[in-house]
Amino acid sequence: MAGDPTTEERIFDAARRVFLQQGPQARMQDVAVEAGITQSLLHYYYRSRDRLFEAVFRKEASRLIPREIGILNSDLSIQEKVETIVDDYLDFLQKNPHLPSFVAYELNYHPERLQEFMRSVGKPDLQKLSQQIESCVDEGTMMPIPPEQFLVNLLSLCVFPFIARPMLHAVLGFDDDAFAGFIEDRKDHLPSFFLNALRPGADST
Amino acid sequence: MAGDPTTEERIFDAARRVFLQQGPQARMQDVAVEAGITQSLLHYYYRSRDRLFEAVFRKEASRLIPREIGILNSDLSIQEKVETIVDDYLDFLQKNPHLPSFVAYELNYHPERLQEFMRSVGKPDLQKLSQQIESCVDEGTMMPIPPEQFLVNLLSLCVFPFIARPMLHAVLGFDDDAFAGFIEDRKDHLPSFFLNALRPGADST
DNA sequence: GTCTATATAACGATAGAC
DNA sequence: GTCTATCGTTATATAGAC
Repeated sequence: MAGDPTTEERIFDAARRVFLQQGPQARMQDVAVEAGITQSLLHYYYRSRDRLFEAVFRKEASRLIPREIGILNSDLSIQEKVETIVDDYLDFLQKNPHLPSFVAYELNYHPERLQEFMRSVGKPDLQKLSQQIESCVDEGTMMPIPPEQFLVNLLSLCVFPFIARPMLHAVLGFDDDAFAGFIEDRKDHLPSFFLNALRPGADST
Repeated sequence: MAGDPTTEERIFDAARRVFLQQGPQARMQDVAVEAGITQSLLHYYYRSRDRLFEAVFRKEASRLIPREIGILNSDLSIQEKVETIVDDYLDFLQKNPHLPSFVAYELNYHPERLQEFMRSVGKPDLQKLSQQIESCVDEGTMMPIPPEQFLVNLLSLCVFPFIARPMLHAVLGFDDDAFAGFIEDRKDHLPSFFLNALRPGADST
């Protein structure tokens, strides 16, 4: 299967590349050129720019979140979840570096897409996470932490570098290789950093 | 001082509000309405949309980073820096919640602004931070960590929730009050979380 | 300085031939 | 299905009166 892609598929793939690389305000003309066709053919397949964009957004937004929610809702231990999510997510983001900025822009400036976004993502099972944390706390192997803070901390540490990438290039003097190396280091660094943060037995005035 | 603002100031302030709230693609017409004047008067003061936008961007970008760099480069202890930065930054971001998205968008999709952005921000003194970390490690009060990872972790944990805010509303069911409370909790939570992560004496095979 | 009216350009969208 | 040619709308920008 997947022999010659249909024209519709070629358009969709071109649109994905263009919207992700140039940003959500990219023009139909750019998509047409990328797909090697004329602008009017875009309208033949997708009746309007909005429909084409929405198709791309749905697809991409649904790739950003659910994979990690699946891991989070699984039966792995907290430690395994952290290790698995960090490894899997950093890997995924390295292959899709523009995805977070793209989705973040759209959600921030077009809140009407929040509804469809909500449907595209399963919700994390906060109750389960909360219980898991609680039993670790009871065992004395973990500090108490609200599950929301747990989740946001983990996501922040994984995703933020990709959104702030140009800032890191400016402030830390990264080039593309340095950034790749930085993320590679992070795969080792983050799990122990994160799990360490939750270790019991400290006090910080 | 600061009696009646000049027309130019009123335009600039209106532009700030409009660009930050509506996003970088907001129209001149919106700015004109917000400032209570006509569109052509905008051009009288700022020759083009680009100049007006650039003025706003410079101003706003220069507010996002330098304040924390100042703290970072100061003579405070590591612990004091973390506590001060978290408290100051979360406070600042709560008062300017749209700033990170605005700057992130612009830097990601208009790399030509990176140059001017670099000039607007002082660089963090990584060497100093590195030495500070090293001496804590020697004292046995801290785990070793590359200064870049230190910095990015700290920024991620502070800034990311504001960029991902609509996602948090969708995934965690926040409303505005819940989000504000979440950030308020975070002021207590983050410093101990972060400093705990760097405490020595763990291993996380 | 500030307005009204208009020019200019860009982009999305449609019509119609092949 | 795919193209060329063109329309309609919107946004920036300018001209010129007051």
